[in-house]
Amino acid sequence: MRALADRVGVTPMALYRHVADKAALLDGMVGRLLSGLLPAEAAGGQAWYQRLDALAHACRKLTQRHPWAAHLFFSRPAVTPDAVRAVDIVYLALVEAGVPESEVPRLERLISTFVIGFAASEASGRFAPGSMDPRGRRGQLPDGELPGHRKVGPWLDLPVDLTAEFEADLADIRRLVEAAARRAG
Amino acid sequence: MRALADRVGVTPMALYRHVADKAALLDGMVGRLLSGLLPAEAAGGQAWYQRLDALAHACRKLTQRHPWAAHLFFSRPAVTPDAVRAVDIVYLALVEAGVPESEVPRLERLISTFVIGFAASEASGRFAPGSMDPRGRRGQLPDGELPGHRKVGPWLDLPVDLTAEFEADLADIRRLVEAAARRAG
DNA sequence: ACCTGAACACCGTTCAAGT
DNA sequence: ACCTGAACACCGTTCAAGT
Repeated sequence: MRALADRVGVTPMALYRHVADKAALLDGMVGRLLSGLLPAEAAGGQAWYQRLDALAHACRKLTQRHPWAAHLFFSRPAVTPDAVRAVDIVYLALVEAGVPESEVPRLERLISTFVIGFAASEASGRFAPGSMDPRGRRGQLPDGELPGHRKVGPWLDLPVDLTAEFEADLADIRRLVEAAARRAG
Repeated sequence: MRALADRVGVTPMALYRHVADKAALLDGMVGRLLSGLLPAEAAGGQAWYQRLDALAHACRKLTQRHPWAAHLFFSRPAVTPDAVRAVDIVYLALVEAGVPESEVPRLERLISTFVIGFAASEASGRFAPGSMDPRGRRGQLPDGELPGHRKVGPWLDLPVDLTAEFEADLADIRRLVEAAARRAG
C-alpha cells in the first residue's frame, strides 16, 4: 500500500477511495492479469489439445513475467469473468476430446492444478538446482541411503530445460485425457 | 516472531539466539513437517503405485493439518534430508514401474507438482465452490458466452468429494506412468 | 468528490546492556 | 551462554480534517 502510494505520488490513504482493501487490490490485479490469458481471437481450426496448450503456455509466460502473482492463483477459485472464460475453454476442449461430461470438471481441476503448480514452482524456485543451495542437497546423506538417486545418477544434476519439460508434461497430460475419453467408449 | 515469542513466554529477541532468521525458522518448520511424510517402516511387499499413493495421501493430510505450510512447499527445492528421502522413494517407484531413467526426474517433478498443487489448492480455497463468493462466479456473464459450462451443466454445482477426486487423479497419474513405461518398451 | 495528517496497532531485526 | 529494553525502519488501516 505505502509503496504503491509512493509510486503513484500520493499519500497511502488516498488509495482507500479507489480500493476497499489490500486484498481487494490484489484481487483486481490478478483479474487484470487473467485477461491476458485468453486467446486474442476465437481460435478457429485448432485442435482441442492445441487450445489447451496455448492456455497452459500463456499461464506459464504470465507467471514468468509476474512471479509475485504465482501463489495468488492458488488462493481463490476462478471468480473473475476472464477466469471463468478460461475455465470454459478447458471444459469445451475436454468435451471435444470425448471426455464424458461427468468427468470434465475433475479433469479441468487436474490440468489447471498441474499447470498453475508448474508455473508457481518455476516462479518461486522449487525447480532450481539444489546445488545452488548452501546446504548441499543430498550431500549430507550417505549415498547408500538413496538407491533411487544412485539409479538415476547421470541424469540428475545436468541443467534442465524447463520449456522442453513443460511441453513433454503437456503431451503426457494430453495422452491422459485421450485415455479418459477412450475408457468412456 | 513476536507471536511465537509470546507463546513461548519470552521476549522476541531471545529467539534470535536459536534461529538466524524468520526464513530459517520457517525452513526448520517445514523440515520437521516433511519428516512425517516418510513411511514409518520400509514398506515391503507394496507395489510401486501403492508407495506413491501413500506418499501423496500423506502430503495431502499434512497440508490439511497445517494449511499455512502449503505454499511453502513451492518456495524451495527439496533440500532437507527427509525431503530428499521422499524424492528418492518416488525415483525408486518410477524405476520399478519401468520408466526409462532419463525420464524419471521429469516425472517425479510432474507428480510432485500435481500433488503439492492439489494440496495447496485445497488448503487455500481454490477448490471451494464459487457460489460462496459474493461476486457470484459466472452469474455476471451471459450464459451464451459459456458453452462449456452449459454442456457440463448438471455436474457443475453439486458438492465435490475431494478425497474421491484425489484418488481418481492418482489413478490417472498411475496410468500416465504406465504409458511412459510402455513407450520405452 | 478526492486527498491529507496524525495516530493506532502491528511487523522483523539490531545493538548495547544485563545476569 | 542466554535473555532483556529500547530503538529503528517498516507495515495496513482508521478517522477527523482539509479543499
